[in-house]
Amino acid sequence: MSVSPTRDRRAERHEATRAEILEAAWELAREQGLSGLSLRDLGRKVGMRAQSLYSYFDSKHAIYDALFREGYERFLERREAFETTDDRRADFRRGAREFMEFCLEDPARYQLLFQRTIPGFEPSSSSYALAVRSLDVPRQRFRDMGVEDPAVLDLWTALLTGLVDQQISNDPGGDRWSRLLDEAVDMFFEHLDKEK
Amino acid sequence: MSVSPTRDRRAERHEATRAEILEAAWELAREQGLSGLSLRDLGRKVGMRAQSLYSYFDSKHAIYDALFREGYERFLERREAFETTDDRRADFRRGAREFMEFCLEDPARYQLLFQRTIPGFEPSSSSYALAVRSLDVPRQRFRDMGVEDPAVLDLWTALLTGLVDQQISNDPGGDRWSRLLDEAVDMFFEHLDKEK
DNA sequence: GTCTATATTTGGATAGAC
DNA sequence: GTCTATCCAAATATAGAC
Repeated sequence: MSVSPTRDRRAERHEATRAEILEAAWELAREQGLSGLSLRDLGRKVGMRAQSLYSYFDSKHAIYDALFREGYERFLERREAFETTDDRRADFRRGAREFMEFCLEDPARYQLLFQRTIPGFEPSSSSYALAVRSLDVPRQRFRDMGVEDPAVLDLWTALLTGLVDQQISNDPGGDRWSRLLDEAVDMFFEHLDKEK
Repeated sequence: MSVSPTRDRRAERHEATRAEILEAAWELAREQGLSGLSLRDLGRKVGMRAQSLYSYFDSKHAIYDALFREGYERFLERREAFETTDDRRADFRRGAREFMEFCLEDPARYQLLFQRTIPGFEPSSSSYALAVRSLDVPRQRFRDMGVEDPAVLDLWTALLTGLVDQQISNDPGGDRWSRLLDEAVDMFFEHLDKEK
């Protein structure tokens, strides 16, 4: 009788190739834009025909969804690795800087995760759940400061994404808007202090 | 001998059809996204074959450029119709509201004019000049208030587009972010006062 | 699991008749 | 100025051999 091994080498290889495909997809998205991604190019990049990709993903849509999920997983990892201190104000400032760096280091990823401008793509509900979770951390931190009003969090996200957006749209690779971050954070907290 | 008429009815008709095509293009862009625009659909919408559109525009690119120009013309018209008062602060508040309304009343137009996310499209230099001009008005108004630092204008645009962006991306058709505008403007000017 | 072959669709663009 | 006919390219996706 045959003995089934504890490791499934075939499944491991499959998973590794899948990851390789996704990594190549990120590279292509960075090079020629998220919507410029094509299965032909992607296949060529990993050394196979476009058709062979269907052994790993059901459709192009499924690839976008996997990228979306992976992007949020990386985002959450980084957010959860964030170490808080006693100085909550300083934590917010540092958190904002890290958020901005995360966005600017890969504009294609920013577009996929935060802008939803890719035509016809909707993340699956399980992937979308990650996106929802990603706001739990700042929401909790505002609570820790005694701020319960959800509008404060909304204003905060608008301020940060506004800077990121202008930076990407109007000065890609530069720092015309990103260098305004500290001032923007000051402005925000001055306002918050005044409200209380 | 033939007498040349002062009106060129053929040219007028040509111009009218051109305008009709652009209007149809805006509608399609609103319906299925800016990048979803196709010459086939556009032709069908105005009652002709896609190929016939080439009598009016050299390429699809030229259509995008005409839309870009038209969008900024409408934007500038509205900005120039803006009536100022003695209360500059109130003028900024009203101007911000009008800007936001302009953006939200047509997200596809917002994407074309302010986000540059349409793959491979660059406006012609003459069209782009309109975009540059559009910042002259707020720049001058800040000067009128004694503010010369260009970073102030950049922070201002980031604040407004951040609200617009979040509104369009995460609550289309709603007011979750647009209703925060007055508070955001207050926050901005509180900060400006403190700087001086 | 990857390939060849192929289907199917869709898109932008040109040539030439009328 | 609009049409028919056509081209060409690119894209997603399926079937079946190996």
